[in-house]
Amino acid sequence: MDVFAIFSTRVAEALKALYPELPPEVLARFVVEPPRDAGHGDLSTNAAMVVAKPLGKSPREVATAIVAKFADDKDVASAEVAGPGFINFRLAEPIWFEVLRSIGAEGASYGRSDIGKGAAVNIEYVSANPTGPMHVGHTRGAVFGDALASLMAFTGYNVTREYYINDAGSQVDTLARSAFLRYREALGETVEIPKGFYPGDYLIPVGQKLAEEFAGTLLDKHEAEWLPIVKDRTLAAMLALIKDDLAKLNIHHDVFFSERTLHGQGGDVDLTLAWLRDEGMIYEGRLEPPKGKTPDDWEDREQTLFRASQFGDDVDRPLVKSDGSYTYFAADIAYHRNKYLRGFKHMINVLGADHSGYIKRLEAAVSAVSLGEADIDVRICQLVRLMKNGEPFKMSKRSGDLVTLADVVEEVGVDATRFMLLYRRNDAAMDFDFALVKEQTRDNPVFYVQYAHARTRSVFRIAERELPGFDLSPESLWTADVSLLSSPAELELIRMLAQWPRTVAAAASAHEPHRIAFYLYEAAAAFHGLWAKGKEDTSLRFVNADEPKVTAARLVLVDAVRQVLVNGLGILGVSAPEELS
RNA sequence: GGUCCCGUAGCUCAGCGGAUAGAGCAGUAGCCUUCUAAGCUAUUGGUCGCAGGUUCGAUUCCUGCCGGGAUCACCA
Repeated sequence: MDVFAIFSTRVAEALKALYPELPPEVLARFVVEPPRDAGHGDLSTNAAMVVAKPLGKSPREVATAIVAKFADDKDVASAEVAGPGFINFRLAEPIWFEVLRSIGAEGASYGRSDIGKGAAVNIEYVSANPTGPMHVGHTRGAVFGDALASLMAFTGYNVTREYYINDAGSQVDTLARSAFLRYREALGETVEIPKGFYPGDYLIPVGQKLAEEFAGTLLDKHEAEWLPIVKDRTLAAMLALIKDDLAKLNIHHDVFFSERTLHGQGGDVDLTLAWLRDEGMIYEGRLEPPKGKTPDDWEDREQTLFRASQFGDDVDRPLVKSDGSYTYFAADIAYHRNKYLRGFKHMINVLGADHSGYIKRLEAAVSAVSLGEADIDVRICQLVRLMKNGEPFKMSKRSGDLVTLADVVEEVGVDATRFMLLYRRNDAAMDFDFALVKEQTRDNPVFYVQYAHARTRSVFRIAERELPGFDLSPESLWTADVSLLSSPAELELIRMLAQWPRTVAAAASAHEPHRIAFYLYEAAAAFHGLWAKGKEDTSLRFVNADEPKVTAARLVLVDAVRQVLVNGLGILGVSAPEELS
């Protein structure tokens, strides 16, 4: 259960009863939230201030009227008007115990909601070029997209995790030619990898496999014959490589969508452009060179343009290159029309910072192909600077030997990598310090949170040891009389746990998984604090053999903490270890 | 020059239109005979880049500047 949602409803009902003339949009504007200063109470609402102006009344007058409506509410210990017109509620203890019991009842579902109402959402992330192993620069977007997908699924969206394979451009021809050189090498030739080709070692096994499969038969063929064959084999190998890298971070996509399938006679790109033409969204025209920076090879020519500027973009965008082939963007419009026709009215794209200039174009495309029916939210992940002991980490200059995603995971581990990347807003640049991330101290939030979880488990191990015969099964434990929890610190912790559902809901609707990470850190801090109180005063310990009933109640609280940490870490894709070694 | 992102404590960063702007690190002062000190407690530290505007109320929204970063037809 979510006390904030419950009181939001009750306040709304009070307002409706008092002022039936209030329009729904005004009613939708107030919030019930924890006050910034805990001294102000448990819940706080700005309802009176939001509503006062349309009513032509003073905020405090409205607030007083609302407060009166709660006089008989058994869950409210006190309600007062404060400051400019806030209403601060202090809740009666029983409702906190109810919240606590609901955590046990809901278990892994605690915090789940139906905000999404089953709506289909397509989340496209990673979409790295299939020309080699995943680079470290892809890591942030990969982790962000994956956590966001889990978060949306947790709040009732029907999520599809999608990867767009850019396998149609000239770069994959270059890739195939590079692999062909490795094939000749595997057949015994000594080859030089010329400049402009992909020099990485990862193509060596591809060449060897080609040699095994075809022996020398490809050597006699013209490029036009062998290129499609080699390209197929190479792309398949690259995709396997990429899936393997992603699996190291526990990332799995539902759909791998190939750009190539959009091209060709009568393909999606053709169809989409024909459709856009019918709708009058395409014309032949000229573009101005970008202001203040004319490219050296700028050529003023008439080209086929999409009316992106009608949909909020700065300029219209070309769809056909000077050699007659489609631009990347033309295919991307077709791709997003394809998404829309597959039933997605909500799309999220996770892109790197170097694509920030692409956002408006993409929004224009989605708006155009869906005739305004679908929306897209483009989330940009800013650059990650690798550091070691406060110094920028030098990447090798030799191309083909850049720092890979696999290197990072091997160096710092999945959990630390994921948590650290999610412990930042996605749109802020960040430093990623290898030394710090590996450190197991409070400086490192992932260990701090995992340690809290391990401690909840350790309490149960101790209870088993010190209270033999005590039934610790959930069915029995959760029937304990939790009203025996009486210390302020214990109630404080329950209040913290009560905020979990609204935290999840807010994070999901803002598309901001980092809020989950910050919440977990705070919840862990509250738990560590309570733990330490037992150090100073043994009567406050969780396990106390002389007080079995109090112990049972406290174990319920500890188990609730465990549950919330497990649910939260689950969304982030970070493990919740039984103990730290 | 256009567009986008960032600017909050010495450092790294949270902050959902609300009340006296918060954490961690660093600094200072404490806490280990028993639930993991991988931790806890207290404390120092701020013209929220600057200037306007919107309103009952702005760190938050809008505009303009100033810094830092990314990007800028025909690459993908």
